[in-house]
Amino acid sequence: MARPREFDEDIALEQVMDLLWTRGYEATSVDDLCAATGLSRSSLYATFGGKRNLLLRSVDRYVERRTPSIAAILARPVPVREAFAALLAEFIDQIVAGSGRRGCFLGNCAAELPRGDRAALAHVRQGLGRTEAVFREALVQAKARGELQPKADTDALARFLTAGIQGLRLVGKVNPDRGTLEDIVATMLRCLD
Amino acid sequence: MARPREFDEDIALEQVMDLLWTRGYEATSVDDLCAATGLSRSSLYATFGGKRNLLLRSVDRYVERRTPSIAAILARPVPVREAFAALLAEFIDQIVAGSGRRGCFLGNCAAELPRGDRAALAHVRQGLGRTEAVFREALVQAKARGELQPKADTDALARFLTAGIQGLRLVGKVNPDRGTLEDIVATMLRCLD
DNA sequence: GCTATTCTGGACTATATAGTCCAATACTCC
DNA sequence: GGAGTATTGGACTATATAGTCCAGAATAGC
Repeated sequence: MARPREFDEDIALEQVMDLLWTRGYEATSVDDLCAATGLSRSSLYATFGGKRNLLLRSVDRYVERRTPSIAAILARPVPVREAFAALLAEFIDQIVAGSGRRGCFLGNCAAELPRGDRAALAHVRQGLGRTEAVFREALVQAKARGELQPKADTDALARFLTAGIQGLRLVGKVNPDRGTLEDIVATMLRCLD
Repeated sequence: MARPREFDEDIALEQVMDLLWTRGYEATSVDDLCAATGLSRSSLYATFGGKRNLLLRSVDRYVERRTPSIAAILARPVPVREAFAALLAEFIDQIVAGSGRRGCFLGNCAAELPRGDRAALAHVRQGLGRTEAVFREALVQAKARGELQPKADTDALARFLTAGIQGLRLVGKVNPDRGTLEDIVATMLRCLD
């Protein structure tokens, strides 16, 4: 042990994630990241090892933060359709209010990452997979409770909802109109009937 | 009149669009665009007026190219559900084959553009609106033919399908697995029943 | 062929960028 | 308090970038 860090690695990563989320990877410079975290270049490079590594870690961090908060909403003791309706309504609220106008970080990364960046795409894929798994779990339980049709394909539903939310949030970035988004959500939820 | 251009403006724009689509806006340099088009910087700047303008014009060009090809598929003399199934199947094929792995140019732009770039976002919004209008038109006609339920909300359906396709193509970029994509599409199409 | 006019190659500028490096610093353990 | 060690600030490098500029080239009209 010797001189201790003057910053909290977790907080710094949070700030990095936030900036990459808002501005995008390519449009964010290392100087920007230093400014956002208050770290010097040395500390940033020593701790995280460069811009690209920060992206990968930010993606993972986003997933770790986002998955439980989604799971919490779906764990409410209400019918699964209501639970998803609440989740989607929250997305709409955030988009309309402005805070959700930067889209989903995973979605932004998926769109911006070059096709050849397999490592980064794998992180994003894993993140989407985590969401999908949470959805599936909620759907399986709901099916066991008899809330879904017996022939309902919970795998397919989970995948559809995952993609649907990406579409919703993407459209919301460009067209943050409540009526439009509510149309999308209402139609989406009909798959649960 | 004097010295004529040595290149075709339309072809050059096409090549620009292609590169911006594949690589993204921020990751593409003006030198890259010169190389892709074969134009010198002078010609590029004189003709199009800089990188940002090229983006806006590329978005418009993409919409002009894409909308009719979608409309053509939906104009086939088959039930609207089959027509949409064919459209979505084509997207899946392109994704799985690889050519569709770069996503939708509009979607990529929506994701990458900063929230504050209102002009560019407006071009993207208009592009999505064109797709939505084509969808709506096909749905309205189908409804008149009695293919949809009398209470079907064609506006909402068109919006939902527009967003759903964005979600599908985004997910496809990260996870180009036919089974996953077919699950998404199958569930999506149920809104037309 | 001559001239006016537009186009083209590529040099040029000023700035931004990712990443490296080291001396100075601040702390812990003994 | 001394020695060892990890951290920090910030200078530094080499390269890339968006956009400007102009001299020379190529053409149409006469």
